[in-house]
Amino acid sequence: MPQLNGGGGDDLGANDELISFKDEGEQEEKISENVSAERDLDDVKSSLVNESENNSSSSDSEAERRPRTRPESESYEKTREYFSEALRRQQQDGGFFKSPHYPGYPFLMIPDLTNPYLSNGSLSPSARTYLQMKWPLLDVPGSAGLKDSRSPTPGHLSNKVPVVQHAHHVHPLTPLITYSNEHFSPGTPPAHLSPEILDPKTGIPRTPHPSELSPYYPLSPGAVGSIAHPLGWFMQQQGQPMYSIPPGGFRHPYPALAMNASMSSLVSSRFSPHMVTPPPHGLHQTGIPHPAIVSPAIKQEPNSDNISPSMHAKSPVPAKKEEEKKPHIKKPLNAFMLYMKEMRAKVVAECTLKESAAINQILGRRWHSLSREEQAKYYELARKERQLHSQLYPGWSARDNYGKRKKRKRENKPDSKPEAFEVQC
DNA sequence: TAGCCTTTGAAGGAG
DNA sequence: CTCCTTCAAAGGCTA
Repeated sequence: MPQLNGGGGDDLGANDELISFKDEGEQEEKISENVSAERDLDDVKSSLVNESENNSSSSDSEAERRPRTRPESESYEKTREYFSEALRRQQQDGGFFKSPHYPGYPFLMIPDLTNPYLSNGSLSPSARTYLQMKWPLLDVPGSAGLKDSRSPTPGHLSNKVPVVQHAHHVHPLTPLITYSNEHFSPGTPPAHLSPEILDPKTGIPRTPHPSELSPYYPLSPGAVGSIAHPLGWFMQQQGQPMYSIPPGGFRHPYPALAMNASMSSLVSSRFSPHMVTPPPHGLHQTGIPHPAIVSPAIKQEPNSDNISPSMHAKSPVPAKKEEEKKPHIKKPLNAFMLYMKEMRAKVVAECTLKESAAINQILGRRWHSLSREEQAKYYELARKERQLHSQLYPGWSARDNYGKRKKRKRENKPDSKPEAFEVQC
């Protein structure tokens, strides 16, 4: 198992983790991949749990199960090269995320964006895609290469299944986007946006980055009906509030964003006046809702009752009540979880499997079949996730969420689990 | 309707 | 330091 060098030093630790991961057995898997993959496939077909899938998915899945031979790999490499070039240029200007236009939140990870995993020191395309999706404010250069600035329409963002995509716009890791399309669902592409943006620092007009013209943050009042769209990604992940706003806004211990000057400026200048509407449920105006905050109460009682007193006044609140009002801050996703989110839809489409348990088995295998570099992308993303999370919620501990779920009764796995039962696709 | 299943990884506590 | 436990996502299934 890959072990990170402790959560604290989240810099280059993942490198070791990858190495150790591969050194501890995956190497073999890599070497004999072709052989094992095919053997695997045979197993797969013979032991499919859901028989209804057999007819529909075998050929597709075969191609899918060979990451390095899949058809998209070519375009992937091309895209990468293209990105690399764009990235090199931008790096010379001071790094990807040094964009002065979006100070704050997304750039908490700036210093680490020289990805130790990637040979060219740049964020991988998928990473950029992810960041673009997750942090639309990011000036992610990758999207410059990826997106056609002439047609900013995120057509590929508007469908769960990547069917309606412009072929030449298809990112190799499009599923990441399409899978999380709901963030941007209400979006109308801001094709009418001003083609020129003034650099707030230099005042020099410059060509807007496609990501800045992104549909996620239309600056024109006519382009968006409500705040839901521009902040949609904050609020939703995969059509559900992966990172939703707590009923009373941010709770006390995690005002990091609001306290962050750059963040405030981001909100006030970048989003106002159209973008920042009065908080519907007492959300602090300066509070950037991070997706990790989840409150079940928001659905139940969306009125003022849920407004945490701690959000408005510094008046002491009974510990119990404070506890109740505490929004649930989720753990940051690890590399595999990120991979799952991206690939699940694809696997589901290929296998027509529905059960997540089965899907996850497949995903687990595919995860192991990924190349080191491919995994590195996700480790890097996860690392940034954690970094961002820790910045957003400095006092948060994974322990905080302990006990939120009910007991997990399963103590020991039934060791007699036969291989044949493994779900395959 | 709450919890299980299933995967990997991160984190924290215990020894 | 190692081991163990819990949780993160997801959605069908089950009691």
